[in-house]
Amino acid sequence: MDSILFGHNTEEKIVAVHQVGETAMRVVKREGNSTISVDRKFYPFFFLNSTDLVGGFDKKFWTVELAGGNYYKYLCIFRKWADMHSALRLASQNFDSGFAPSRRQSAEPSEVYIKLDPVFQFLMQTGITLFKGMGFSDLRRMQLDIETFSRIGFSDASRPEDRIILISLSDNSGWEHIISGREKTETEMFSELQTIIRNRDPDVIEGHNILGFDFPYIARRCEMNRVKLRIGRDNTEIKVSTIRLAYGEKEVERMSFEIPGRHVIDTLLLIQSYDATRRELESYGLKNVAKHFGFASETRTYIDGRKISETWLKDPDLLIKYALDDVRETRQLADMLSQTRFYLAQMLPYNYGQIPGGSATKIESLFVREYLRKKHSIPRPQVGRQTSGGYTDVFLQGIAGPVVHADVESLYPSIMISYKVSPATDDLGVFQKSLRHLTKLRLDTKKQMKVEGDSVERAKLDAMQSSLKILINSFYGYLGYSRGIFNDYSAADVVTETGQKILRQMISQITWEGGTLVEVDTDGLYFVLPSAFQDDAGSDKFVSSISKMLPSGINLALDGRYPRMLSYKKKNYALLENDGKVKIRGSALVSRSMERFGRDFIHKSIELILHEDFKGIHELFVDYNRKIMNREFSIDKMVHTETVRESIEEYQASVKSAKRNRSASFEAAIAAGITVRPGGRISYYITGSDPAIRSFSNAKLYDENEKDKRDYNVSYYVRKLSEYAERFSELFTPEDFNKIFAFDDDLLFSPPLDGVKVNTREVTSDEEKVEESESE
DNA sequence: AGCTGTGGCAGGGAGG
DNA sequence: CCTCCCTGCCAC
Repeated sequence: MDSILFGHNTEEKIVAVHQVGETAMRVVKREGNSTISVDRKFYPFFFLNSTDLVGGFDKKFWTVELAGGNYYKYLCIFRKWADMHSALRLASQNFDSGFAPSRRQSAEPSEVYIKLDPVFQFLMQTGITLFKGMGFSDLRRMQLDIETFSRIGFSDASRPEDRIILISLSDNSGWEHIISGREKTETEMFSELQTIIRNRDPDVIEGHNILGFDFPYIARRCEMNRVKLRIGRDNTEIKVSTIRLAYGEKEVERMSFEIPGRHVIDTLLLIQSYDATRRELESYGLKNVAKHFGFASETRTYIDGRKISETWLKDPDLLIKYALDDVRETRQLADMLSQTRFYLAQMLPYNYGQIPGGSATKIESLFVREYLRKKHSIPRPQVGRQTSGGYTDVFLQGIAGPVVHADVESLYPSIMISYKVSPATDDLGVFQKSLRHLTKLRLDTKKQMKVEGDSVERAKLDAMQSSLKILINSFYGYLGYSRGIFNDYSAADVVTETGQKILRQMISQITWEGGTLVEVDTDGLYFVLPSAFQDDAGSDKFVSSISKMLPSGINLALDGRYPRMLSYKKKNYALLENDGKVKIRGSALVSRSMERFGRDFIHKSIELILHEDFKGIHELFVDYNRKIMNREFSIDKMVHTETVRESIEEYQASVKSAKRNRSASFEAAIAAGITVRPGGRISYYITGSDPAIRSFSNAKLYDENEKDKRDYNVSYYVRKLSEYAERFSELFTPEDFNKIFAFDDDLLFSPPLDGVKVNTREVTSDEEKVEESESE
């Protein structure tokens, strides 16, 4: 019984919650009875029922109902019986007689919060009691099959001409259907939708932005037509509700959807999390994604989003074809991206459609489930901050090669296992136990994958091992997570500091053996091998000799060999691969926010530098200058895209209070009169002809650009090009740099570039800087 | 309602 | 000019 629950085990989950509930009821009923014995088996749990105890200070408050009632907003878990009794006593003193629920409105919200919640007051005063609040939804989540939330984001559903409903439904056999509303009333269309879903009885309903578009749309139209959509598995109605959320001081409305018995998968969310680490995609629109992954059909129908209603009236068959293509692409996207999630659903106490986005939340659910199962109290999060991170350094700037890349396999998880790092509050040792278990499971799965002959089975195993990887990699971050129940900042520091020590040890070892370091970052090193080890066999031998010096459980592995490397700055470099491809890393060299012309320029320049084609760079620079001046670049090459974190109102407030400066992106959005959501992307370019223009006063939204009008500010972009060229100034002597990046239109009079070379030089590493300052 | 971490580069506005 | 500060993006 000491093992941790892994694997899908619905029964166990429900039992755990029910037992907790019964215990709580028993405790509450016996309050005042002094004969209750301390029994670890019946660990004291305490429920109270109230609304908006947290995060709703600007709203009405109701007193809590202590006895009776069948549902509970918060679950408090006490460490000692005595603590709970104190809380109950305190509660009874402050409550109306008989614990009868009564309404009280707040005057001073934060005070009322304390006043009206004696239990929380007790917890805060004593600081001894450890607690974790669990929302009502947490309890329900463990018992209900499905619960779906969504962001609101669709305002057009009230237009009378919108009569099209498109939905993609799929189950394990793969299935597509389009509902067409031609010659039908909208009520009839909903009835058809209902029949289809009932007949097909899908486990899963998939859609691209289905939570942001399709469901809000359907909900709105159903409401307008007074139609009830009974698509739950037990023919219950789809439950749509509006939730008011408190974001700091503002109130935001969101829609929530619940289809009992079914899982809803939004492929937009899948692709967002897929791209969060990879950053390959320009946009998350279905069409762009399908093209990117190469499953967009050549005969695919494309229709401008704004012309959907119009097309439906004029050429409904065309629209149906378009919709069917949408469905097919969604299906493929879901197939590709949902596997990992599917296996996570078998490990975590969440349903398939309900897996949280954040990785810390995922592993915490494992911990909490195990503590609940063992009926053990749960700690309060630590207050504080992690103070250290990974060690990064650069030793050589310029060109080096051939270069090898070696990295420590799973550095932080390995450290946590080898050095037995775990949160101080983890009484049950769940952290170490789950980390070890998951790591072993992953290694076993990978082993199994290698010998598996069947490709479908292999893909399944791959999805499983990558699900496990997600969990394993979250353990370290969780330690430093401010809201993690089991967080432990000093444990996080131990992990990073040990990592630094190991990296420094490898650096001095490699240097000692005659290697030349180029760049290191956290768990990996780029270096030139000593001349005796330059071949394939030699590099393996060298890396494993370094690995042998490391503490047990920490392994260095050869990750790649590159003919050449361009080292720019920390976390910024480029690699020439054996097949001639160039890999570029770092925000100074690749960034999605850069104008496309700038990105292209840097990319091409790096390629040419790696091949030491300086004449080529010069020609490139002259060519780009000319193209900007002659407006040969189309407007999409000059567009700068930014993701904004604030709304326009927040931005304007910050500017007013001088907390931040004006920014071109917001000013462009304001000028165009569009609304911006936090997380939204703004694309703009600079117009006008003033060379000294402040960009925020002449920014124009890309969407406001009339077809192909190249009204960009030439002098601004010429300057911008020079700034990009400036990136390379540290790689050459000033004389050479000026020769290469001279703007002479006539190539015949180009300066002679024969003697030019990359000025590769040693950089004073942070390590040496420390030594210098110590010797002073 | 849900939220993993630190380190590093660059641009741009404001103000000295 | 320079520095400071804020924001955004990226590496690991």
